[in-house]
Amino acid sequence: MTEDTDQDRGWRGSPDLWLNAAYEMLIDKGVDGVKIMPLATALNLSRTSFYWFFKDRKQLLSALLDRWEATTTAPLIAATNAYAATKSEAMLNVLATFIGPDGLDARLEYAVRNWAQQDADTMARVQAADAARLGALRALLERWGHTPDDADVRARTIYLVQIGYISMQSDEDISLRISRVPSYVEIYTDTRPTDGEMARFCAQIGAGAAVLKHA
Amino acid sequence: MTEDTDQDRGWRGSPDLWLNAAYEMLIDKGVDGVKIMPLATALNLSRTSFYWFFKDRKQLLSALLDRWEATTTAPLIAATNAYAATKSEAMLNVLATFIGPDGLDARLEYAVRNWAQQDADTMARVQAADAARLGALRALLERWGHTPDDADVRARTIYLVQIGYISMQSDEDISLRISRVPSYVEIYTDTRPTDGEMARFCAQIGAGAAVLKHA
DNA sequence: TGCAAAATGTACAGTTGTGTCAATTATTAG
DNA sequence: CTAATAATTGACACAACTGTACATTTTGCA
Repeated sequence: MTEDTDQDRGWRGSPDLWLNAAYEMLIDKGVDGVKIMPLATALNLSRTSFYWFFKDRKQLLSALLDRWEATTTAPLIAATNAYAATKSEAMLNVLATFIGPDGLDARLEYAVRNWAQQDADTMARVQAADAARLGALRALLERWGHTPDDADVRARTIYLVQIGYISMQSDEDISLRISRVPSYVEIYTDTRPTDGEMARFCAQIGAGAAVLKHA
Repeated sequence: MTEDTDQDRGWRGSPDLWLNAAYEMLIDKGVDGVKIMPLATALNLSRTSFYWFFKDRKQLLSALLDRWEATTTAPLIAATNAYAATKSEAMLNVLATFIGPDGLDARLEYAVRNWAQQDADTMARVQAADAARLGALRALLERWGHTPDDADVRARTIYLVQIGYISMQSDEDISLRISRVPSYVEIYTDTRPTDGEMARFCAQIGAGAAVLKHA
C-alpha cells in the first residue's frame, strides 16, 4: 500500500483538492452552493472525476462537517481552561480565540449554522457544540466567583455577541475591534483589563502593539 | 379597476396566496427553497398559474423583501423612542420587541440575513437596517447618560446578543427567557429593573404575570 | 344569457444539476 | 518495456426546476 498523503503524485485531482474547493464554496455560497458541477468547473476537472474520490455529494458534505468539528470548538474550550492570573486575563484568553486570525473560523462557523437549518443531523452537531461552548464559558465564570445564574446569563451574553458578530459578517478592521475589547471585558465581567493585560492580549492574537496607542 | 384586495373572489390563487406560501418556504428552507414548483405543489395549483400574478421568481423574492422591510426595523426604532420613566424601563421597551410574539420576526430576520449573503442588493438593505437599528440603540443609551463610546459598545452588545439568539434559533420557553431579562438589563445598563417594571414588561409582551412568581 | 376578463392548465423547450458506465490515458512497480 | 493500477473522460439516463405559448375553464357583469 502506498502512503495516501496528498503529496504531488503527478495526478491533478485528490480528495483534498475537492474538499478544499468545497470548503471555499461552502463559506462563500453556503451548502446549496456546494455542487459538484461548479466545483469541477472551478478546478478545471471533469465533473465525473469527482466520483473517483468520493462516493457521492453526501459524502463530500460529511467530510466538510468533520473538518468543522475538528477546527472550531476545541480552541474555545482550550482557551477557557488556559491559565490566567486575573478574571480579565481569563476573559481576554477567550476573546483572543474570537478575534485572532487563528481562532474561530467565522465564515465556516456561519455557513455550518445555516446548513444546520435545513439538515437535522447537522443541527444536532451544532447544538451539541453550542452546549459544550456555553458550558465551558459558564464554568470559567463560576470559577471566578460568579453565581451559577449570573454565570449562565453572562456566558450567554459573551457567546451570543460572538455569534451575532459572525452572523452580521461585519468586516471591521481588527484594530477597531481591539479598541472595543476593554469595554466588552468590563461589560462581561465587571472588571476592566489593565494596560499590561491588553498588551499581552495584542501579542497573543498577533496584532502589533501599535494599535494600543490610546489604551 | 376592481379593488385588488385579497378578499374571496371565488378564485383559488392570488398574489397574497403565493406570497404567503413563499414566506413560509423562506423562513423554513431559506431563499433557495423558494421555488415555484414546490410552492405550486404545496398550494395544489398549477405551477404556471404563478405567472399570472408575478412576472417571474425574481419579482416574488422582491415582494418578500418588501414585507421584511415593512415589519422588522420599524418596531425596534419605535421602541427606542417610546416613553420611559427610567433607564431600565427604556431597556425593557426594547427587549419587549425582541421577545414578544408581535416583535421582531426572528425566523424572517434570520432568513433574510442569510439571503443577503448571496445577493448584493439584499445585503445593502440589511446593512442599512443594521445601521439604523444600532444607531437608534446608541441614541437611546446616550439619552440616558452614557458616553458616546460606552453607548456604542453597549448598543452593539444588545443588538448582537439578539442577532445571536436569532442565529442560534433557540426554541427556549418564553418564561425562561423572561426570567433572564432582569440580568440582561443589568448587564446592558448597570441598573436592575424593579418588580413593578418587570410586571409592566410582562403585560406588554402579553405574557401572564404568572411567570413572575419568583421575581 | 352570453361575452370579456381573470385564472388555470397542458405541452414544450431549455438549463442545471445528479450519478453510472465503459473507454481511455497517465503513472508506477516489476 | 510492460502490465497493473490510479485517475480522467465523454456519453448516457434521469430528475427538478424555469419560463413561454396557447387552449380552456371560470367568473362577473351588462
